Amino acid sequence: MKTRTRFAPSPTGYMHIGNLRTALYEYLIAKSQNGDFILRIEDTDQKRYVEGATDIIYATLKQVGMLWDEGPDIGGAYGPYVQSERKPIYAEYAHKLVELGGAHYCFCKQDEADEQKDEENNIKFQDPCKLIPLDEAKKRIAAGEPYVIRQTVHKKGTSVFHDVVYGDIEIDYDELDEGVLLKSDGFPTYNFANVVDDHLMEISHVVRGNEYISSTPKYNLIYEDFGWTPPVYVHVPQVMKDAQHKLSKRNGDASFQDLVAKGYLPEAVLNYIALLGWNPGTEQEIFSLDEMKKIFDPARINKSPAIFDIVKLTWMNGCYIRALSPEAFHALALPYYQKCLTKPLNLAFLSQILQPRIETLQDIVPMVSFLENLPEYDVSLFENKKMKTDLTIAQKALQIALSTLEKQDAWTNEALFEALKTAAENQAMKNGQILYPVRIALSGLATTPGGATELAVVLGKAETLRRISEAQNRF
RNA sequence: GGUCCCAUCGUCUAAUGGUUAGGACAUCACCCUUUCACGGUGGUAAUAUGGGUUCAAGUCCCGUUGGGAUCACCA
Repeated sequence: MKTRTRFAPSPTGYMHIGNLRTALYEYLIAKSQNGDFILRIEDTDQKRYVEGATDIIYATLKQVGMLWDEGPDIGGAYGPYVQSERKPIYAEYAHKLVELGGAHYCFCKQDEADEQKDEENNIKFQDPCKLIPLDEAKKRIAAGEPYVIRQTVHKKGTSVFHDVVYGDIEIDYDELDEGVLLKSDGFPTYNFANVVDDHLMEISHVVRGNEYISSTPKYNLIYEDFGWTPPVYVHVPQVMKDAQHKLSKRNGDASFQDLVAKGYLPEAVLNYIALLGWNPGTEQEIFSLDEMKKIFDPARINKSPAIFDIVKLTWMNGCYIRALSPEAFHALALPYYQKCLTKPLNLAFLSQILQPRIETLQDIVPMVSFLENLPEYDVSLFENKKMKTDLTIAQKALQIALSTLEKQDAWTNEALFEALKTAAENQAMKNGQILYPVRIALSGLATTPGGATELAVVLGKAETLRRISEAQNRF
């Protein structure tokens, strides 16, 4: 049987990190076995539908390169791929399940189940409608009475199923809730739509959060009552914000698009979350999506929840930035330059010195804004023990640097460094005694991206000379 | 509360029942160096706990503790 997995988000807003990781594992299971990855939109809850949410789903998957083989936008042999468009299918199967004895019609008011629970101290809901004979129920329905279709748990004993991650899990049938399968508005619940769709779409592996473990026996019972074969189950642990709380938008936790907006590269985010709960069994940590396809093994997914560590993601993002070609990095950096730089600068060279120094693209702006406007600074900055400079030496250094650089034509880092080094030697000074004051003069900052001559290259000759003479006036 | 699940450095994790319990991030020190980075070297740091089984337990079993999930006409 062909491996087919599905990513089945409900369009309720942004794409959160745990969701994206589930999608990734689904994608990898399919693609590591030359299978198909299907996108299905689960919009059976009209109340929670958020406009534009499906577009975010499409955009995110495309951004990380996880292209689907079948889906609402591209179609496929098992469509439609939006659950609201499949409404008649669920009704048909739900009524069929009643005939098969796996479900029953229920006329209870919506809050009756809750009341019963509160009064009887949280015991399982006992649906009185189970006792209504089928033909009587059909008469009431024909008379227009509102109803839902509820699952009938007709088995006793222990249900056992196998999960790729968690192994064999046993749950007593008595624990199972007789949940609603078809709502009074005619839409199915997740519990039902999922089973019907996964079967009809021939999904071979169901990947989802481990919060579904306890209801899996209910789904298996539906498969059984229909005479269908259940899929392979891969329940994955939660992605946590800390030891107690899972990652969620309500707490303001980062979504995929938030991270991208914060200057993280989509590939880096994907790589990081792949390792959050999975490891390849080697010590390799940096993987492209294609590499992951080759080695992914769902049996190596962990059982315990993983805490999302932005610090490690930031490190990994730095690795991805450094691995970029200079051209690619420059293209990504350009929009950030445009936010804060207007003067004519050697931006290509700026990118060169910035690339190994930043971990997220957002680091760029605070690092380079001194190029636009020289910050206010105190002359005491020129004193530096390690560089063996004080105010007197700095004044001398700036004078030497100025006269040296005025004569300089070739404005490259190598040429400038050579020229200033030679000047230092001629004066029997240490390199740092010249270069440190020049760097301060050019930046007004104690730490800068790049050394004195590198900054000079970025600033250009005119601005470099201007800033050095301006520094001289400060003494 | 019932049921189910989980438990190795601060974090992500590795370890056919036999390893000085390994790696990565973070952290600290040092090296490199025109500051800061990058890069390099080294250090600190973990098997929650109590019992078993075994010649041998992070690994198997039971209890305890801690955490999570679930018990919707949400998914």
